[in-house]
Amino acid sequence: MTAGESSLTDYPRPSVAVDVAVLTVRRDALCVVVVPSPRGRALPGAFLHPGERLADAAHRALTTKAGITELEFHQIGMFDDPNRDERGWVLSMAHSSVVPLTRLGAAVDLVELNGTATTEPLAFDHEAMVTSAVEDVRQRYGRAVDPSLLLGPTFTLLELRRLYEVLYDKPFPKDTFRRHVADAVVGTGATSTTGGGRPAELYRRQSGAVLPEAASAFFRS
Amino acid sequence: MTAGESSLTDYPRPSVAVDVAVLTVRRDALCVVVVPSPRGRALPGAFLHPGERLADAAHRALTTKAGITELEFHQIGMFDDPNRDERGWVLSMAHSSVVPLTRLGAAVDLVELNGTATTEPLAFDHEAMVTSAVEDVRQRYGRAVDPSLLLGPTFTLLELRRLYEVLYDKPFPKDTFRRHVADAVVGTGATSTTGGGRPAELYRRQSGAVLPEAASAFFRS
DNA sequence: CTAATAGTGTCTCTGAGACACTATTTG
DNA sequence: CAAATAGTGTCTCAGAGACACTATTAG
Repeated sequence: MTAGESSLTDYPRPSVAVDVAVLTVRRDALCVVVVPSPRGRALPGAFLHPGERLADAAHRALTTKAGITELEFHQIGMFDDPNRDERGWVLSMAHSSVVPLTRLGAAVDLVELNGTATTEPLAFDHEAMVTSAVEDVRQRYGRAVDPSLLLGPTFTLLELRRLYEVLYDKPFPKDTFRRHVADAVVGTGATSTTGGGRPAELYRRQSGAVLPEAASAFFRS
Repeated sequence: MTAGESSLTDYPRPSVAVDVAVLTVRRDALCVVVVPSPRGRALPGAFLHPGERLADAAHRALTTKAGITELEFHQIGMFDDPNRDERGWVLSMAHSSVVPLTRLGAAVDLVELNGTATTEPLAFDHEAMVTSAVEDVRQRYGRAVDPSLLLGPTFTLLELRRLYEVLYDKPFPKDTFRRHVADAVVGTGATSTTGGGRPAELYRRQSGAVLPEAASAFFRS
């Protein structure tokens, strides 16, 4: 870029940070991980270190701030309002991540969501980041069956449907839901013992399976 | 973010740049605007100035490098390989934009695309940016009828279909195409004089119209 | 008239969505 | 047995896609 422009040292440079909206499901409610900050609860974040990639900084933020390791995230967008941080000029790349509750330490603090919004204010522009993160997760879950492994390696279709109902904040009829995801999962012979009623078969994700376009439209109805 | 971490001045900061893939259509071929650079042809770009927003820097890059004004762009993603620019540590936010050929000065240099790839190499990681830009444009054109106004305020359905065939790099049957976009355009009474055959009616975009999910799937077939 | 292009009636087939039925467990 | 949940046969209706027909111009 910028061929022939001023050299790299001519201008003050911004600090570049990463923030990660880690989403999870607790008691049938979508939640986001928050950490304490001087300005109130905030998403875990970190400044980009020299030579570091954004993904590595995001990883570092999660490890040091929330004790979360080995998880995937996606770029949501750069938040670049020059006044978004009173401490100075700080750009922040927002990331989204999804992780099962069991992978989070018991000490992690969660804020519940209502649809795509948080139920309480967050610091900086982090509420907007969370909203974008939920949209991103919905898109990803519309293309594949639970790609972030919120459920374990195997699951019943009821568990899968309940998960999608939480993520999309709306109910789905069981038979239509089943037929939309049927080609992207494969039944193990095993069954789940739920207690009441006929045991449900356990399914696993079909590797490489992509949900049809219609499934994504169905989830959004 | 980053509450309680080191202060803002502890670390060296990266330079932050913007690059813009300006797409247009010339003689039924999708093209991207390039400018000369020491490393070969590159996308127009600029370094982010203090207090500036990324969108403003992108705007400035287009004005000063390519003489293009008043156009919209979208964030594609941050390219953050520490070694992507030999001059130093430079992050770049890639943007996509679409503009009719008539809005570009005659002096602007274009490189044709073949599908989502350039037909010749570009500097830095700009080829990847172009590919992402085309994907982004396809998504946006799948949600609305020519939202970037590549065609004028009115157009025939043949012109519209030809445009979509260029963008998606595939032919569309005329009747099915028509029915997919029919609810998102509205006929003016006027007709276009093409020369041969029955004159085609001129349509305009229906304000606020959104293409159905099925249309997007159809374009991708 | 023919040639050329625009636009549409209509058929078929797929598949989404809904209803209700069957299947398999516990108590 | 009844109750509860899992899974499916099947009907209906909407609509995508294709074919062919009609419509409107030029020459």
